[in-house]
Amino acid sequence: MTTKTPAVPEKTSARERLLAAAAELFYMEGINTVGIDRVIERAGVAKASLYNTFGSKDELIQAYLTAKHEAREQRVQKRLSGLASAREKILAVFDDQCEVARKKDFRGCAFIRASAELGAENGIRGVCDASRGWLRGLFKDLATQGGARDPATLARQLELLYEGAAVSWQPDAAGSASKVAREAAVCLLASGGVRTSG
Amino acid sequence: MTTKTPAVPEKTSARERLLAAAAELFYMEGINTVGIDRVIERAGVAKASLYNTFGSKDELIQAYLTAKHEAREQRVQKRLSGLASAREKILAVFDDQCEVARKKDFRGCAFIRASAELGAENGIRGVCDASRGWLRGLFKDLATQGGARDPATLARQLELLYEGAAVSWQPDAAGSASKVAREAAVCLLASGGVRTSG
DNA sequence: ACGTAAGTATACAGATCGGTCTACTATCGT
DNA sequence: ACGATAGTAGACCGATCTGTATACTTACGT
Repeated sequence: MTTKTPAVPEKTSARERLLAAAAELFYMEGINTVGIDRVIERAGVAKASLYNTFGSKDELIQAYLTAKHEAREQRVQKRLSGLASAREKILAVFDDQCEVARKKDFRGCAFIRASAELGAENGIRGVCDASRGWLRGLFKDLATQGGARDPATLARQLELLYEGAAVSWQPDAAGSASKVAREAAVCLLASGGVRTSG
Repeated sequence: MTTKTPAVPEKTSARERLLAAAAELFYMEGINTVGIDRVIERAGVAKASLYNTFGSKDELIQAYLTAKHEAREQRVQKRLSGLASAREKILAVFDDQCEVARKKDFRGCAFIRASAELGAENGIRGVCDASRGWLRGLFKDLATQGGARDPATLARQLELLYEGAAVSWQPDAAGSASKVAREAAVCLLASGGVRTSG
């Protein structure tokens, strides 16, 4: 039936297969360098199916990023739900990043890379901004709960650490950047008034 | 003579005009989205001149990034030379970033964006890594001079802040990310054993 | 049983891209 | 005066990219 590497779970809908293939290829090799033909070949799907489902490459990219954002949001929320203190929750965000960065296919933050590849243009930047806004809001809420003296500033500082770690990763020392960021976060939390027992 | 917007100082060599045009266009609009024709039009130069001088688009990109790296290195070194303590010098790196980020044409870190746009591929990533390595070495030397307990870790933390600020800039609040990073750096320096009088 | 919806396979259009090639021109050092 | 050097102008090539159009096939609900 399929002539070349589908590499994506079969017998699901064309939409899901396309999203899975797009996630793999766009993230690993870049959005601009991967053409439509590569995506449909990987998905094992006809070109017409792509354009019937998404309408354009831009919308496929947008759907891919949105899915990635929602997946991260749910994953992090789930992790935080088991923790008691705001301080633990903040540090757990860095733990989550560390785990993700340890996987062998890690290539840095998908949103930062997508933002860099695209001009100001379309709604794709909107998805990236939304992702960043969610992270900042999460940090701010937790900083407030933890009793920080200046939650907004502390949240911004934590965000800088998080994004710095997402950007300055190294293929060899996987996850080490996140650990360094976590250490720095501990320091900033102490200095910002978020105590251990918070 | 020239038919369209040269927008680059005339009567300099074709090489310089090409580098200036490449710097503007590649940085503002992205490397992949700007074609050769746009560059030579902006430079007011013939296409053959580009290929006689640089040989390929890749080498032009490499030359553009190398020039940008050297410019930053010299600018920072000059700024640091007037300062006495290691602590002041470290903070001055963030001050420099803040000044750069305040300029209206700021679009984030050119090296991070270039890295994101390109695959693993060519020597271009090498320039980006060199730029990051230089920054890390600078922080490490200064941390050592300042008497930090763990200079390597402190340097990595500072690097995360720096790159985080370079990535999470916002068009409106220009330079604010660098200020936040500077504040966080002050905290990390104090906690790392680099004292005010150092 | 049959029509509808979803999907397949493939050829093709139009644009753009990086890069080559030819032919011409201006400037400058000796 | 003249040859070397550096540059200009623009046609052109092959590859590739997004997107469209055509014609066929399967699966399923009623």
